[in-house]
Amino acid sequence: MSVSINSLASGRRAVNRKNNRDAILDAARDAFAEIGYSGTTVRDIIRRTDLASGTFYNYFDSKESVFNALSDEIGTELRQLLRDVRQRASSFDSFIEAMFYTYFSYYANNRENYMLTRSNRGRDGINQVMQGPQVRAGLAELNDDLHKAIAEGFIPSLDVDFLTASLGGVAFSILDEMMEREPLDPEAAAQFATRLFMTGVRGKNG
Amino acid sequence: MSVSINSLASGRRAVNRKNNRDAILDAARDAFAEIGYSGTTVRDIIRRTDLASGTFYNYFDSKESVFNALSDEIGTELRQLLRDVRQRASSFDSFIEAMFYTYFSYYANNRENYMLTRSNRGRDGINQVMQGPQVRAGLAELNDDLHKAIAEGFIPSLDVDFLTASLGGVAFSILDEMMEREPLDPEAAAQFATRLFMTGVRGKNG
Amino acid sequence: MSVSINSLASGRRAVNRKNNRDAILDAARDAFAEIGYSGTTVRDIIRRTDLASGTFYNYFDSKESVFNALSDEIGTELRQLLRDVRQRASSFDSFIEAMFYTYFSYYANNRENYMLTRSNRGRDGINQVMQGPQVRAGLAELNDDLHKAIAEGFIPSLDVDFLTASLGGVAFSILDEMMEREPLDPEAAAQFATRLFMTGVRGKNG
Amino acid sequence: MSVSINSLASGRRAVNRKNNRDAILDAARDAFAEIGYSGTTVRDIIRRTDLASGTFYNYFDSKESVFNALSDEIGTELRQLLRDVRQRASSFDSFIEAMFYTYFSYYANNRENYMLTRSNRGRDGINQVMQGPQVRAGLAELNDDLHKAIAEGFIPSLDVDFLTASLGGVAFSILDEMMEREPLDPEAAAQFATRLFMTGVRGKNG
DNA sequence: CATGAATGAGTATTCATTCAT
DNA sequence: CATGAATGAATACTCATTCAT
Repeated sequence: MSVSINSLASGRRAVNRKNNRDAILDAARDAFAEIGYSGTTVRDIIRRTDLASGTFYNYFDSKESVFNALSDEIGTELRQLLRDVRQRASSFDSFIEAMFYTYFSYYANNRENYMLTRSNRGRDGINQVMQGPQVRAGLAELNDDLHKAIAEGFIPSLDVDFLTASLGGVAFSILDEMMEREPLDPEAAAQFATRLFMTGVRGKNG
Repeated sequence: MSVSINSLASGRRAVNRKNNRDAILDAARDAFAEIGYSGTTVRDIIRRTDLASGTFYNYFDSKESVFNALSDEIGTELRQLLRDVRQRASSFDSFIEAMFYTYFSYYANNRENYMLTRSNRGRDGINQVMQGPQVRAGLAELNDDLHKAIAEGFIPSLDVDFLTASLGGVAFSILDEMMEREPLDPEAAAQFATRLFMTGVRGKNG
Repeated sequence: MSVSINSLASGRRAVNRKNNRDAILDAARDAFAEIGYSGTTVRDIIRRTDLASGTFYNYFDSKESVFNALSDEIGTELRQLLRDVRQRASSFDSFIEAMFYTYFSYYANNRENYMLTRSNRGRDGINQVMQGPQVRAGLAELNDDLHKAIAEGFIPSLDVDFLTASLGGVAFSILDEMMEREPLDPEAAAQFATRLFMTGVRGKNG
Repeated sequence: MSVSINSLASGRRAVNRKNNRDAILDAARDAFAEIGYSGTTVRDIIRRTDLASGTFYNYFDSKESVFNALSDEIGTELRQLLRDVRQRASSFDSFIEAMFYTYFSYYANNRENYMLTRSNRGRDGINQVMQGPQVRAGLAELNDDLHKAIAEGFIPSLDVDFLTASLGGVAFSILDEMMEREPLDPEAAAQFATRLFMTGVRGKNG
């Protein structure tokens, strides 16, 4: 029976389908977003594909490794987007706002990835968001940017590590709040975050 | 065998003046902090006590219920501390600073609880920090305070839900950064957080 | 707290209440009838009394032993009732009918005991109904009666063990059917059983 | 280690030409017959096979589901046998006798199934014998037959539900008695049961 | 005798992973 | 490479029973 199903599917596969690795990644994204990391079983993932459970291990070593691959994928995408922003920014203010906007927009347009991130933020013993080579690298770049901003006099000489952390913290917390609202308004969220970050609660334009 | 163990144990128990429930809570705090929620088994908890596995279930219904009891304990302590702060605050600025300071100090002095919180922040599908009746209530009180602060003209009329989220986000992220430093300096962290929150990166005293 | 409850209860107990053994038996009857033997836990039983779990073991050795005590109680009651019937019977026909009637009436008037018997008829490895010293003795008496009936020419010389078994089998199966009907009519059931047993399906008065 | 075990096992399996499902069913039949339903653990079952514990769950959902499968198997076999009897019967008397004979013979030739049925007759809250879709259906067919027998004037107009119950009751009780005798004599048992059922204890041929 | 907290052996079930086909 | 049945270690939780008070 499963043979016939596979036969049918493989027709489509030949032309249309992503390769098995991508199919597994997609299925895993769904599963993790829906059930959370520890609730998800490899069977949950494989059930969302046409594949057999053994095939999973032809592409990934373990449940953890798919998860890391997904995190990396998201991290890489976001990092690239933020890198583009950085190159285009004409002022520090617009750089910050563009960064927030990019970040919020990304998740607004990829709710699946938001769920994945959120459901698993800080899964056991790990601050997920702060983790993963790509995210780590992205934060390092941000850290550099802030150092440069200080060197170039755009902002006062603050504790850069605290500052980096704060930027991340504000981004996460406002993202969560934004994602609960209807309709999603990444622009408003970015404006709020930017204003708060730049001028604080007493900021002129408050 | 069980006799000798019990004799020894009851001796120690008598000395420690700890009842079993507390022993289990302490063991669970250790285990969760070290291994994380989902990695921790009931056996891991009970192994850190003198008790038998069945005894666990005389005090708690499940692994989840111990975890919730711990979360509640921390939430209640923090909430009470913050409530005291609130009552003593003479200005909005000092209120915010005292709140950050209290929060950072609490975890600086209870690293175990920090590990517990951090290791399990946002365990599957749940933003743990934002959760639990006590924490929820604490955040609601903060939300009220911010509403009042606006009503009384201390701060401009901002989106209070975004603001509450931001306060939490800044607190978490700076807490994480602070806890990695040596020596722990909750005062410096509180000053940074307060300044950022009040005046932003361009704040006068930056 | 439990002390005060017990204090209140012990007042009633002194004058009014059955002793603890009876209280446990009653509770067990309820529990077994409702949940069945293997589903019932000692806690289920003890929860239906004012007593503590340890007290159970002052009166019974195990769950099984309470069950046996209950079975024995029912067996003894039934055996005594049937013995009375036997003494009063004026003819074989009336003896059989009176026996069926007594048996059906007993359970009609003690549905709890019926449930107990039925829920546990033949529990693991044991044909419960055929078991227990009292029941065994009762069946032995019946066996004797049938032997005598043959010796005295009331009935033909049949295989008495088969006959005893059949009497029991008809009694059980008609009891089950009767207990499902509304209203309970032990007399009709006894008439049916007697006629079938005496004259078969082709019996004159069918 | 598991390798060598597997090698040995697959050899034997190959020889036996039994698939795992059947191996589990056989093991379960043994275990239930020997230890009874509630006494039997899944481990008891799996220990009687070459399989690993997890394999059990590839074929059955639970202990209950194997038990039901076995009951169904027996019920189906018996029902088919009785259906054949019914078709061949030339008179009501011979129909009844053939039915009893078939029933007694079946268990005489399948003592394992008898033990299974007997050990679990009426397990908790359930009159096992009267239960299970196949048995239920078989009894319904019997009920129909008795209705027809009345309609066609073979037997008087008796309470058919009582009659069905009685037939079952007599069959069970005589089966139990027969199975304790040596040698097994299903024919004698069937003759006795038939005579009793047809003409009662006072029957001509008694 | 009464208590009820403590005990810990015991059970069903899950699931990541392997491997013969 | 794909398959999916087999594996068996691991875990949460139950419950009859004990025993110090």
